[in-house]
Amino acid sequence: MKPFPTKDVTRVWARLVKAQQIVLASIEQRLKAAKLPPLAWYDTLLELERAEGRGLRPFELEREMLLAQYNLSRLVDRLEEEGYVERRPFEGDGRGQLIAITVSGKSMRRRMWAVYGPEIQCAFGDHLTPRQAKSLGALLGLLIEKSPGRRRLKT
Amino acid sequence: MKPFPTKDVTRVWARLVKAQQIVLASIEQRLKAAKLPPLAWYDTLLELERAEGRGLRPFELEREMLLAQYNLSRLVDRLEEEGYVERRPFEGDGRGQLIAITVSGKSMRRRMWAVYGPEIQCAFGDHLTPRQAKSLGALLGLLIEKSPGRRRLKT
DNA sequence: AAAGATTGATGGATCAATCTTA
DNA sequence: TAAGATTGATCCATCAATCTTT
Repeated sequence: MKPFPTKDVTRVWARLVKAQQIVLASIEQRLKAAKLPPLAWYDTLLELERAEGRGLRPFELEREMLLAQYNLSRLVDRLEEEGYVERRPFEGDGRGQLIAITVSGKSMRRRMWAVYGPEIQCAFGDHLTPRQAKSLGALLGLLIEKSPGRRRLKT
Repeated sequence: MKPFPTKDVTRVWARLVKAQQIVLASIEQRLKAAKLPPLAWYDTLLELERAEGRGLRPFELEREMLLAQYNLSRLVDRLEEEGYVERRPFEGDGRGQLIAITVSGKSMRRRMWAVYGPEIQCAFGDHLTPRQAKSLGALLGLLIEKSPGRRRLKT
């Protein structure tokens, strides 16, 4: 049995896509205008900075960020070429590695935040009261929590 | 002056991205598994079907869908190659054209909906009560309406 | 010159296959 | 054989330049 959504539910889904698109596009535009890397680099650097000390395994990063393995592999290539991250062998499992953020990577993340942060406020935060933001967060939380435990994106 | 967002606002923004990503990924997965085209094809075909009779100018489609011009041009190429849409000259302005959906295009849109619809319900609708859906729709509406009138994505 | 639309070149995303170690 | 990760080939997205008509 495959139940179809009501028109209302469909409309709300369409709005979710559109709202995200509008805000995301304005953020990417600002980053580009400031000659900074795309948002995916920020997300990666942030995850790595939060894991400071340890660094992260590629597959951990992959799951956290909902990226396919091959996709992440090449993203890390680019970040490494620019000197923002380092790959280190992982002691204890010869298959694995640890990705760690460099000093230069932390600096770039901060420079990106100087553009990203204000644009979140301008394109997103400014349109919601604190109450509305809280309410939106709770509703989105329902969609995220209930999602059937992060499956891998690749077979 | 560039005010930074509160941690709460930032967290809600992150959730918006993640919730959309999760649902979108599961939809694209289902379409692929059913050997159907990607969601962008559905969106395009739907817009064209809604405009039935007239057809749409590429720039109208572009604005409606928040796509860059060159991007749309090649998307239409692919749709035309598969016989799902037709390009016609636009009488009255030699620069323009009209894109119209074909019978085969309508049929494909229906086939896609048979997969897309149930997955919207399953990955999205099922996690919200009607009240919650309504509330979410209203909040997202705030973000969309207030967005500074759809700018072009290309210079 | 500006609007509507396309194209060549390039970079990123994706699929399938591969390599290494467990 | 499976897990962790990479690679080659291909497709799509993007930038900049172009073409045509207004």
